Order: sequence, then C-alpha cells, then structure tokens
Amino acid sequence: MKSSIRKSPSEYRHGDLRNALIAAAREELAAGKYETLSIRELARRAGVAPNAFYRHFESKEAILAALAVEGFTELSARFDAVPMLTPRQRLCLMSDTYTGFAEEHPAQYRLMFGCAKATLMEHSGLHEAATGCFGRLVAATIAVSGSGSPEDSQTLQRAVDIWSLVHGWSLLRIDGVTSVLPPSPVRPASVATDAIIESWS
Amino acid sequence: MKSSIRKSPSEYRHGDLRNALIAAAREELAAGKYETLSIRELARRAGVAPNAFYRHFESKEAILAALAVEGFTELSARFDAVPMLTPRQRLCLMSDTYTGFAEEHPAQYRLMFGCAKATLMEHSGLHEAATGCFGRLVAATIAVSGSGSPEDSQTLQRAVDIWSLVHGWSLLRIDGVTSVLPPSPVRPASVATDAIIESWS
DNA sequence: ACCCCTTGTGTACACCGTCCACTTTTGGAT
DNA sequence: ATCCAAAAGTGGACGGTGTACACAAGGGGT
Repeated sequence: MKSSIRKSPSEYRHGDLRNALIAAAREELAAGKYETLSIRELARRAGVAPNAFYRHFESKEAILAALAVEGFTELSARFDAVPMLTPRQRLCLMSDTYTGFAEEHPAQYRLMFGCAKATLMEHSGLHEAATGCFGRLVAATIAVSGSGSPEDSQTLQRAVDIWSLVHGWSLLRIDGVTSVLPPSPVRPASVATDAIIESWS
Repeated sequence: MKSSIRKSPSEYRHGDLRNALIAAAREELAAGKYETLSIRELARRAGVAPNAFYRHFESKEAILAALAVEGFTELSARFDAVPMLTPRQRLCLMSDTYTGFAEEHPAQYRLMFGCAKATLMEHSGLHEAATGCFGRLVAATIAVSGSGSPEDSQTLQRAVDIWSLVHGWSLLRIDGVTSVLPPSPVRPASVATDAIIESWS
C-alpha cells in the first residue's frame, strides 16, 4: 500500500507498454529518425525504465523487425486497393503506389530494407510480410504477361525489373540524391514502368 | 632519448597516419562492415590512440565522406573506360558497369548513398564527385537521345530513370532482398535498361 | 640552441545496447 | 481471503561508441 516515490502504484504497471513503445518508435520514424532510433529514447517517451523494453521485445532488432512488418503489411494493403483497369494500367498504378508509400514514410521505408539485411530477416513474420508484399507485384506482372506461373523464370525477372526501378526511384528521392542534378519537374515512376512493360509484348 | 614503454620514439610519429586510417577503413568496408565501422577500431588497427584520428579528420562523417568520394571517383573511371560502340550499346554497358561496381563493393556502395543523406553531402568534394559521376550518365543519355542539353528536362528524367533502375537493382541484390522470391538465374540490368531506351525512340 | 607547431596521448563525458539481480504487482489456485 | 508463482518494471553495471579538452613528444625553421 505504500506508494513509490516516483510513480503511483496504479501506474507501476503501464498497461500497454508494448504498444506505447511501438507508438513512440513510429513517431521517431515519422520524424525521419531511423539510424539514430534508440531503445533508451523510446523508454523515456513511454515514461519507463530502459530495461522495461526487454519484457516486450527480445532486442532492438526485434522492434525494428516489427515496424518493418507493419510497413510491408501497409504496402500490401495499398497494393490490394489498387483498382483493376487493364492489367498494364494496374501495374503502372502499383508503381506509383509503391513510390508514394516510400515518399510518405521515408524512414520506415529505409528501415524495411535495412532490415532485409542479414540476420534481421529471421525475425518472426518479416520474411512472410515481405514475401506477401512482393508476391503481389509478381501476380500483377503475371496478369500483364498473360502467361507464366510464379515460378516462371522470365516472369520473376520481369517483376524484379519493375521492383528494381521503383525501389531505386524511391531511394534516390528519399536520400535526396537527385539534388546532384539540376532540378527538374518530377515525373512519376510509372512512365518508366510502362516503357518496361511495353518491351514485354 | 628515453623511450616510451609502449612504443619506440621512432614510431611516435606514425608518418602516414591519414592513409593508414583510410586503408583500415577500406579493409573494414571490404569485409562488409559499414554501419558498424568505428573510429576506435580504425585507430586500433593503425596502432594509435583513438583521438589521433582527429588530427586528420574532422569527424567520423569526414572519413566516410572521403571513402564515398573514392567510390564515386572509381565508378566515374569505370564509366570512362566503357567503350563506345553505338550510344545505345554504351549506355547498356554502363548499366552493367554500375551494377558490377555495386556488387564488387557492396559496403562502399551503401556508404556512398548513405552519405548522400543530409549533412554529409556538404563535405568537401563529395558533391562534386557524385555530380561528376552522374553527369557521365546524363552525357551517355544525351548521346542516345540524339538531342537535348544537360538542362533539358526530358533528358534528365530519362537519365534518372536509368539511374533509378540500376540503383534499385544493385541494392536489392546487395541487401539480399531478392531472396524473398524463388531463386532465378540473374539477368543483367542492361536488359531492362535497353527496354527503357527502346521507349525513347 | 632555441621556440613553436604539428602530431599523438590520456582523461573524461554523455550516450548506447544489453545482462543481472532485485522489487512490485497481478491473477489464479487453494 | 490467502498465498504463491509468474509477469512487469527498476537499478546498477559492463563494454562499447563519438568526441571535447588539456597535456606531452618530437621535428623544422630561425
């Protein structure tokens, strides 16, 4: 019954610390901080001791992986919401959907592919989330190609070409690298996407 | 004349510490370490106290920038060595030159574009090196397009499309992201590059 | 022979991720 | 209602980082 000096007993248990930590991490990402994101800072934001973190996540990598999963899931949802016009138009729209997501969530996007590296891919759900996301790209590619199964080598190559284009397009803009060239009005990635698709016919 | 316990007077002065530090950093990059590269480790390798570093570089960012400059310069040199067949063939070869460099030096490549972010671009020489590198891409694009000055908006857009493709292509492979898809024989980036070029005519 | 400037050292600070031992609280079985 | 084990949060510590400051060692120009 004796109350702690620092916090009332009622708030000794945070109640939903895991989500509070994730929410704080999302804020950091929204503020553009990814490389400098720190566990201690998240704990501070949640009003909790640094080590409380480890009751909810195995490691720093674990929460990063969770945020990456969120990102891939959100991107998948956006893909699913792209309307079906012609298969070709749909794949172009998916290109712009992709780059749009990356530009809206630059730090999270970088996180998603920073996580793809090495050991992080082993974290629960990450591989599945990423696979599901790009499976949608492959499916849309198949729809355009007309034929080809998901294991068809040519179809995969084509999907990876599109993926490469929108991935590079997104990162060049996120990192502000295009500033090394004279400024020019931005043209959507779908223009180049459409050119690549044209070559398939 | 009394000798230090730790090192003979003759090696109190390292002689070429700056290059030794850069060499050590190059080794770390060759070993794939970029995010975890540390000043203290470089100093250890050079057999010197950590703070000796600061007599030769303003900060950690400074040596990273220097390594990025090296990368852009090397890539520029490779671009210059690409033979002129037809302008279109040449641009395709430059695509494969680009991805080849990235695959040979994955950590350095990531560094080059990690550096592109934010404040790092302000470091001496980095902006020039990057601009020079991609100016070569623009020039090759102009050669294909037939017309167009470096300020021509359409030409720039086209060059950025190619750049996006090879940048994304390189990073997807560097980060091993393509492992989320069933394995398939790797096709050079120049196939998609050629498809994009085709759409210009 | 002197001085000074360059180069390298040592100490220190604030931060980080994470391990350990500890305390507080809660939920369920008795 | 009581007790106890598990869950959740705390505090301290270790080894790591980048870097600021004051100091020592040594070589070059006068």
